[in-house]
Amino acid sequence: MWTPAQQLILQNIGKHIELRPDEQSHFISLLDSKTIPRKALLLKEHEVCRHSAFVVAGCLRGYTVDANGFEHVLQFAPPDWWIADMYSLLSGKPGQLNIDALEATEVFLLAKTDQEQLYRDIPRFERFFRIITEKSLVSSRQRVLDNMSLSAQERYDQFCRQYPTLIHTIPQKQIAAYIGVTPEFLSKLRSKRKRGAI
Amino acid sequence: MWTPAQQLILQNIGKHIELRPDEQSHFISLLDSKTIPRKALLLKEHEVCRHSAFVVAGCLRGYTVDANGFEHVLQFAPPDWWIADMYSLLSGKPGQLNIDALEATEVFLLAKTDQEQLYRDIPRFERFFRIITEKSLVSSRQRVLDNMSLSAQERYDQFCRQYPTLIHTIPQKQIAAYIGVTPEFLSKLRSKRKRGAI
DNA sequence: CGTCTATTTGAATGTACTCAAAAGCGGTGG
DNA sequence: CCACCGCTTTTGAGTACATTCAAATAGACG
Repeated sequence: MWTPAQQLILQNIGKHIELRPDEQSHFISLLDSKTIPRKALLLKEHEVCRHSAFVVAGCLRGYTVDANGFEHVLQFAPPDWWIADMYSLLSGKPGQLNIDALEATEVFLLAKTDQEQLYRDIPRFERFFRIITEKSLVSSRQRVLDNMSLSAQERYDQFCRQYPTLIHTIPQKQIAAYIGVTPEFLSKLRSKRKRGAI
Repeated sequence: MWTPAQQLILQNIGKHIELRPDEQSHFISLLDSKTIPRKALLLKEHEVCRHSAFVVAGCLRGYTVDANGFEHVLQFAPPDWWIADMYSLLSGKPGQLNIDALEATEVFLLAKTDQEQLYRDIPRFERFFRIITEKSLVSSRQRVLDNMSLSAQERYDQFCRQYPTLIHTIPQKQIAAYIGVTPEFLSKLRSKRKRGAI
């Protein structure tokens, strides 16, 4: 009946709400499947974000580029995660987020208009997106606190604990741009830590 | 019919959903009005948060205390704002957030259990809280980016622009604990800026 | 296999912190 | 209503964490 990719997203939804088979079919019919090659952009800054993306395989990265040309990573999206430029998606205005693929990545896209229609047709989806937004908010606020209260070393340790699988798949440079240090300094942190352990 | 405080919260809800008079009455009946004296705690760390609070007058502050005893402010809640320890409220586990009053503050409390019942009775409330959670997420993520890409001076300027009214009402020490610098350093930033302007 | 990018290492620099002390301000009680 | 006390803010000198710039090495992709 369903492909493995479709099973993955239905299970993701199923964590918070129950859908009847016909509702599942309807939801699946709204999705647009897409493959993003390594390093290709799914969303570019100053564009209007019109879809939510669900990652089936691969890994996406949401980041901004500051006035000095430095990249700052807001979010990594490995399989089973949702990603979008929430500001742009909600406001309908151009955003500052870039979303690209760290490796070849397969996603489902859900158009904003379809998402809004879904809220009206199946109000449980309103509940679903409320819940995952709440969870995102909790982790975003925790990140604000961590950035203020922890040293670079502690933020790196925290990242390793929080995303043990990502450490080996994404480039260190990207981890540095997530925890908020230069790649050079992260390298020094790691070598210091290693010498301490020996 | 309604007190000014009740009008304020109904208008706050009315920004995103429409309620019939009987629904308004029902909602109002769920609220618990409370006055928090200056410096008193509404929520203490390691407690379980069981309410969302809506500020009618005064100003609340949500903050944590780190391993070295330093306070970090996650949120200020002036009138017309909602505040809670989202992590604790959602998980039912003890949280790390303290919420206290910067001045004598009047709030409405909405119990978690009533909020959940409200979702079932009036699904539009699910929409309401989805929308304000989305907005909170957008601003929390923006704050993560600002903390990574802006200098202390720029974060202070940003704060002044974003909360022009708060600057004159909240102690500088608290603003420092919000933008992530020591009170001494914020004082130096301000004096530097002033000299530059002369 | 070659090129391009990521990572490592080192020295010099800068931004923000620590500690200390004085000055200013506000809230509370007499 | 004033005066005092405590907390906030200011100022300065010394320090530390993290950055910048530069160059060498390692690694990955086509």
